[in-house]
Amino acid sequence: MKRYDAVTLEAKWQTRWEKDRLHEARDFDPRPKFYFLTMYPYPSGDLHIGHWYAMAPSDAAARWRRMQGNNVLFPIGFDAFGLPAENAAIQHGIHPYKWTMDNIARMRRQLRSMGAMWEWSREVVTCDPEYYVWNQWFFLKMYNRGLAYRALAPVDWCPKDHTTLAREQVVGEERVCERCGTPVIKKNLEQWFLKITAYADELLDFSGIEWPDRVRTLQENWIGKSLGVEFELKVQGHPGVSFRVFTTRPDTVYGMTFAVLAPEHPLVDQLTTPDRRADVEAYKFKAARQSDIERLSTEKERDGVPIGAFAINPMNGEHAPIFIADYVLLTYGTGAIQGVPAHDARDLDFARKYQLPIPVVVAPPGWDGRPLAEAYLGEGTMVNSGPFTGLSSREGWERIADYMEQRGIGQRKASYRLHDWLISRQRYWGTPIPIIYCSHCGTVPVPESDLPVRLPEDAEFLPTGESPLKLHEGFRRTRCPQCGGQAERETDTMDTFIDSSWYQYRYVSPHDTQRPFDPEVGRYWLPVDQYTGGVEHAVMHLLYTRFWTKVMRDLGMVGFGEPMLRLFNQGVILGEDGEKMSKSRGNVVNPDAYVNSVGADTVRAYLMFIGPWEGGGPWNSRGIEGVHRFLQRVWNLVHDTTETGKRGNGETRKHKARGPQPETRQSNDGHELQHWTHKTIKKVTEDLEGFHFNTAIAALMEFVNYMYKVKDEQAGATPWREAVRSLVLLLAPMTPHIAEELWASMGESYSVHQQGWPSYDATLARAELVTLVLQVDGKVRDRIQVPSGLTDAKAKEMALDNEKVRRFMDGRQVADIVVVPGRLVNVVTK
RNA sequence: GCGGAAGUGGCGGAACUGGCAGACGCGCAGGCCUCAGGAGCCUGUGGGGGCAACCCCGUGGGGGUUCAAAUCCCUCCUUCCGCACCA
Repeated sequence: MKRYDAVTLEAKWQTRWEKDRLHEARDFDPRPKFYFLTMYPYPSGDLHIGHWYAMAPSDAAARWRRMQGNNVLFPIGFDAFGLPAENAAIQHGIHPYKWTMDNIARMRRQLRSMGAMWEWSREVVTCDPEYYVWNQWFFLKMYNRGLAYRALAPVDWCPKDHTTLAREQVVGEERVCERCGTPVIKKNLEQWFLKITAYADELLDFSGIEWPDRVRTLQENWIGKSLGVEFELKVQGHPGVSFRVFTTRPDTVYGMTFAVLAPEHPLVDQLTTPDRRADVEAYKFKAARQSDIERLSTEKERDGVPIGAFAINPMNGEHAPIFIADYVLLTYGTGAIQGVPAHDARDLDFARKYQLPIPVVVAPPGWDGRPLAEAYLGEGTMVNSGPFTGLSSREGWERIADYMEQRGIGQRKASYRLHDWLISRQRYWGTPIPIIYCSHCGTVPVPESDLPVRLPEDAEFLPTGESPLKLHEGFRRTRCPQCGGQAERETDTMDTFIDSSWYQYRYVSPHDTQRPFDPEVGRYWLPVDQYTGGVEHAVMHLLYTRFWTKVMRDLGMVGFGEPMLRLFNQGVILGEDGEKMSKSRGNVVNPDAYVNSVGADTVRAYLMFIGPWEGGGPWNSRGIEGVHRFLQRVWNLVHDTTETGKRGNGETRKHKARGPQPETRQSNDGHELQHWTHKTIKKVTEDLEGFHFNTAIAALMEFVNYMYKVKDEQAGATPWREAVRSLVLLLAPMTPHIAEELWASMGESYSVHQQGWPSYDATLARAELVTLVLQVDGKVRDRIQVPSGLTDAKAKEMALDNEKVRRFMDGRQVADIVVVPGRLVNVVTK
């Protein structure tokens, strides 16, 4: 028998498939289209086992779709802009372009070894001007619609990477840079933003897409919508001066005993009285310094200082002292709040510290009129609230909101935690922002006809942290497109999440030079039917790409508002020690080593077998041997029974003496084998549909174990041939190379991957004999084999006749008999 | 603190809509084959009791619903993830 030499046969078939362009997706093909997309990799230089874990099951699912009769688009590309390339330039003097392209070349080879059905002719590389020109084009479209704007704002700055970051890229309690883990600091800078907040409400709507609840929840929390009322507080002794506060509790407005402005609030200077000036300045200085240092201070005591002015409660005209305090953030709501200590824990802390009154205005059920021990946040009956006294707080909320709206005091309003997307990066290796600053004309967009604004190739990469573009005179100095005078280019580049916000559209027609993609071809392929990738992108990439698609819809470029109909998040593969893989821990698994020993098919199948795909889990080098053993068994089984004259010798016949298992007893006519074939097809089909690769492979293992048991009596017969054919077809999506080789060795016509997915006969998939569980009072007492179509009456009869059932009934009367057809009979006694 | 997910053998995990707990694989044990094996094949493998047929217990803890609970409800514990002064 031929040896299973995975390494050789995998290389052979990969070459053949590529030569035959087997994986080409054809635009406008009449078969139903299926756009299957897996997140493109960053070209770090080495294909990690984590890439395999994300991509190999995706490939299996895409291949399965194709066998199901779909015209499948399964593209790949590289997320090629980003900091590591620039850092390599600074440290080793290699140009980012060269570093990136060398890595891509290396990763292409590694990716090919996976045997995936990617269509390389559609490859997209985002650092190619052919690609990033469209980033600039989109930017201009957004600029024209007011969706891209420049503003001075306190922004997050990573001191190690020397660049600003989007809020989404600052993570954890320590507020560290998502890329390098350095704590970020705040800086006031003029930066470019994209107005994602304009779509906040739409982004909360997930109807029409099947995304995991997990991602949905993360996005909802991130957007952080809360409904409330924004109303005006006039300032005593300052006619015409007022500020607005946002509250989700207008029902508590009668309990306001102070008001707080954020220390950076623009009215602070104007309202501060001379006697308070020194304290206020000192506090502002302290607050500014503190926000510049780490903000670990959740436990920190709440403090503030009065500014000497008083706000007038619009409901009852009472005067409330105005404070500044750093627990109020300028970046949320209006940067000012009403202080209602009885009904807000933070306000209560503050009021206690400064001995402010704490009147109760919403009485908890059964309240005895005494001061509350802690802030009461729940609903109750309104008290001390003028004409609203006596209403339920729920009702009072609405009535006070109505009152404020009628009198022009305030309006109902939604507030969001979501901020606009800061896209400026003070780095070289990204898309130049196509803007020119002219001393006469101001901010001028680069005309579309002048695109792309290319990155200069001769930039210098110095370890100073200064952006190379800023120091590049040839790039920076330019002419104003409007007046022709001397002008300067914007030297910041775009966040690389811009690239990934629309790459799925570029794959549709990756070489179109006239537009981001061909709308005709787009109408055929779009949107993405299935997207797969890690959950770490939940509030970054996955939120941005939804936003981008809605903008594209509003630009008339696509006829839908959601980029990906279904999303699946795979888990994370861990090191053998159960820890996250890292070089420093020394637990990194190198896929290439396994590919070169046991083959890509084994690595693929093992990663799918390890557990549910969404779960991830530790790598186990013994576990992979088990899967390799399985493929070896498949190989031997197919060869042993297809190579003529090799079966039925005395050696294999020996097993027969032991006697078949009960379920296989009557398998001589091949019926039982047929049943196994069909039930396995059913199981694998259903499992692949839901990405349950682990149980699909387990079912195939059971099938093979069964086939080994019966092969001496079955091999050569028609049901056997069907079983072997089905087995190979069912394996094809997951282990494409061995399936192709076995398919060829069976004399079937090339290619196994162009065959239809086997269908099953529901009747055959159902067993002829089923195990009926017999219970007495809910305890299993016996199991009997019965024909599958048994009537309930007959089942009852058989149960009552059963010797063990009778024994355990112990002479008691039958109270009830529960029958679950084909499964169990439970005899309940009195 | 708020929000989410999850707790099943020595390990990874399986179990449709409440109906045989532990499929499949790893590991372990015994056997066969072999000059040899860390290769291959076969058998066994949740815990406890029994010579055995068999019996009892068992899905994080406690309680409940039900003829029947890993699955549904209540409660507590643990772990992981996200957000965190968001007014």
